[in-house]
Amino acid sequence: MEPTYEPAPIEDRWYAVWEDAGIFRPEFRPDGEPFAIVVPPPNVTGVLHMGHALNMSIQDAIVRRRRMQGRATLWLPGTDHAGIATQNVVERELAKEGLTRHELGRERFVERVWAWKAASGNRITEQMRRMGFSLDWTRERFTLDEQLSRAVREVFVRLYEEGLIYRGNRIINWCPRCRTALSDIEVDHEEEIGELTHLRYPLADGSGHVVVATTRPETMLGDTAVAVHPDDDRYRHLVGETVLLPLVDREIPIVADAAVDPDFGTGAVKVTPAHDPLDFEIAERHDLPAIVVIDLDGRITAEGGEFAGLDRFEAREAVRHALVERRLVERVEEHHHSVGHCGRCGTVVEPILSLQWFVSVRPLVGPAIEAVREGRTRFFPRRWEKNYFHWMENLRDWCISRQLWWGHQIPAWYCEACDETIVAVDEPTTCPRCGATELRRDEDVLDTWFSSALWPFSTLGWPEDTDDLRRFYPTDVLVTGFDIIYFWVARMMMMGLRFVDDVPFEDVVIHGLVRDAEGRKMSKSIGNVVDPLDLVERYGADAVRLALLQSAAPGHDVPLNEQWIDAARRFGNKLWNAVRFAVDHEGIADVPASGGYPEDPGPEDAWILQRLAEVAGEVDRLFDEYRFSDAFGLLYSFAWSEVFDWYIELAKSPLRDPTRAETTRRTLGIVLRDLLAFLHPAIPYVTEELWSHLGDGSLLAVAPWPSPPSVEGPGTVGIFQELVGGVRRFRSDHQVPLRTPVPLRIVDRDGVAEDWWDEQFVSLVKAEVSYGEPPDDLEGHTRIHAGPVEAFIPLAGLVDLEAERRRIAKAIAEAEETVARAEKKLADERFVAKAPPEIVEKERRKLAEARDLLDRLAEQAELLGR
RNA sequence: GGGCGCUUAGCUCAGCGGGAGAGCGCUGCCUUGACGCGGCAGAGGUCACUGGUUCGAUCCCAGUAGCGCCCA
Repeated sequence: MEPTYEPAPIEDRWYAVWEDAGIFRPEFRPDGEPFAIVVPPPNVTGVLHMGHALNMSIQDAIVRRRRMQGRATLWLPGTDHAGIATQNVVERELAKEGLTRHELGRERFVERVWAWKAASGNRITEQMRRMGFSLDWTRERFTLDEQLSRAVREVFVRLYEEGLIYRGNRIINWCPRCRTALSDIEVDHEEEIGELTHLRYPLADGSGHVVVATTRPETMLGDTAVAVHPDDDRYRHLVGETVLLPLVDREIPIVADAAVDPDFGTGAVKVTPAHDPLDFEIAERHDLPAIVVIDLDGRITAEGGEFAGLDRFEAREAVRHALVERRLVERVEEHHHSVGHCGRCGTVVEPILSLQWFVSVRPLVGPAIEAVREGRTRFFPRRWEKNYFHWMENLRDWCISRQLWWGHQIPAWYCEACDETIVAVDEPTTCPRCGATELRRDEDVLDTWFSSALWPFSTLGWPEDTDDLRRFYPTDVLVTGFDIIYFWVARMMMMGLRFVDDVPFEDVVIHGLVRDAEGRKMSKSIGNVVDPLDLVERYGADAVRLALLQSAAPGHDVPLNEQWIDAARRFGNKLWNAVRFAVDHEGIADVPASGGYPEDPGPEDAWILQRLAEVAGEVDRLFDEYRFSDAFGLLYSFAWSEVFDWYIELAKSPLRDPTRAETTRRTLGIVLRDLLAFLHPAIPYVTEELWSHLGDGSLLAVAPWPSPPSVEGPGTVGIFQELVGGVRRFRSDHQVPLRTPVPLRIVDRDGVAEDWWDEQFVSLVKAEVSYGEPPDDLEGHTRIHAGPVEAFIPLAGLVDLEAERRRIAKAIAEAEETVARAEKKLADERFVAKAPPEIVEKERRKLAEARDLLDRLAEQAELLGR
């Protein structure tokens, strides 16, 4: 083995080996209990970003452990057609050729998108392989696959027949640039500084005017009323009167409606039913007309009279200017408000009255809330349930039609003869009402999230009753970011419960966002986007994965610090060298894939085996709670601080002794083997490579998950380690190099010292041990305290006396502080009376030990002369 | 405006009702036979602030300040 670890050649080798062996398929374990995760499908247009890397590293850690535990494990990959995003990408390509999709026509445009997908749509899946993700590629799905499209049509038709999908004229969010409707959650609200313009609307009878305040003066062209709160005394006398709408000279009523906030602006609001959701509701209650004055391009319609054809922002200025000229603007004040922007392109969204398809979500919400309340689906961390409930309880109907060409075309046809609407899974040929054959299909496609909502069962073959569906639904876990709980998780819950009659997943693991080192969101505009594949090039996929998993505390954002990745890579190097020591220097090989724990281990071996079993139990507990950062953090420190720093060093002396070497070799091999197995879910490549050097030729990826037996090790390792630390501190404080042996007199009145100590003192710190009474010339020694044991090192010829005095003074200060604190506590009657007895006892013991230590230190300081 | 979080070492962050932890950084020493991508030792913290509960609060509760996110 090479003395340093190089990730690249290792990571190039193993993925194909695993895939060829078929271990990513659940069929690899025909008798195993099923375990399934469906991947949150990334956009087919996308490239792998840090968010995917984190999300999928977590899933792979879960899946690989389950696979090692013998489960028939399915991790199902796939991609999403991503309506607007993909269409935009291909439109941009066309623009380079000077073409628009309209020039190309729908059919050729869609062909063009498929061609684009064939050419570059597998880029992201290649990147997933590079990361080492153990997905079953034989089951890869795409939301526009024929089978998944059928599922979409089936769901649409069923919901329509049940009256849960309807077509209606409602206010929707419209993006004039993308020229499509957006659902509420596709709109980003940003705080902006705008202007609140106070307008005078003259009363029709000429007796005065009403002042209304608005942030959007241009919409006044479409006003059909003025509204005030029914209890507002300032306006009570005006209700029922009319005003003459300036510029358009329309007489409109003043109505009373409780939705008006009397404290906002003047307490009188203009009502523009076609361009504001709240106004639309007011209009419905008062039977007011809705006049569309802004068209789908964001321009003023013919209804806008002299302003027709102006862009909505130009119109804002023009309208205000015209009103100023007529002395109808009372004042303009600065105003902070939030403005909706298209989540995809950033254009200011225009609320417009429009004929669209909607899902009536109310009847779907109840079961989805129940399922979480009853714990049939659980969130990790639990607190995200609150957000889920809150959103579910305040849900409005979901606008699902999109004016795009790329996506699932709505399975609705209109009869040209009698205007009948026909909704069907398969294309109808005649109108069932009048028999006409002239049918026109609805041009719109469905919101991409509509198909994503079906993902956990459409990918398993629904609406067919397939083996996969029966075997793997409900899936076990969903792993996703908190940012799409609403977009996706909630909708999958609703659809799964409605159509498969069970929750889509049992556990939902929520993780945070990957941010940059300063904690900022990664964004193209800041230019702080980190490409995970670039990091993989430089540090290896294993290091990226381990760093992400270690940083990802449940539900918290992950600041990406390259130092963590570097630390993870160095951990790989350390692990590499530990195995190299075992394999190359000690000739350890053919370690069995499981079992083989030594029956009669020596003290050092028994100690590490005990720790291994303790750590294994803890790691399993943490894994079951999806606490990966804690699980891998524990493994990291166990590996480095206990196995590498202590056990391997302790193993060196028995390894040199032929009578004990065999047991220790065996222990070392098995401890490393189990460590590789525990780490494999995080760092699959390097562990598989090292396993191939250490093991019996099997694949680690399907080796049994270890469950080491509990072992009782020696109880004095802690005392021994303290004594070793004392000697090292002595050497460090007094600059005594390791080549100079140091005599160590151990005073062990309680008889706790064990036989194995002596040679280990020599081996670890070149200390030659003798046992007995304290030396006569205490002033000539440094004293080490370790629980009930003391040890002495002669200063003669070795030591700087001044440094020794400083050391003792510091130790005295610490001991005095301990004594003072413990005395204070024990002097408090309430403490002694109320605290649990074991805590009080612990405090007494602490005080006694500290007093004893203080006496001895004082004595030594006395002898040294302060 | 409503809701949810966060504030702990120089930096980025874990953690927790009974003497504060990690990674990186910093200081000193070490060609110890797996590893200098290493080893050993060390410095560094009124756990945001103010009250409350408790024998005991960094941890629980309330409030304040600052920061972030979601929703309207």
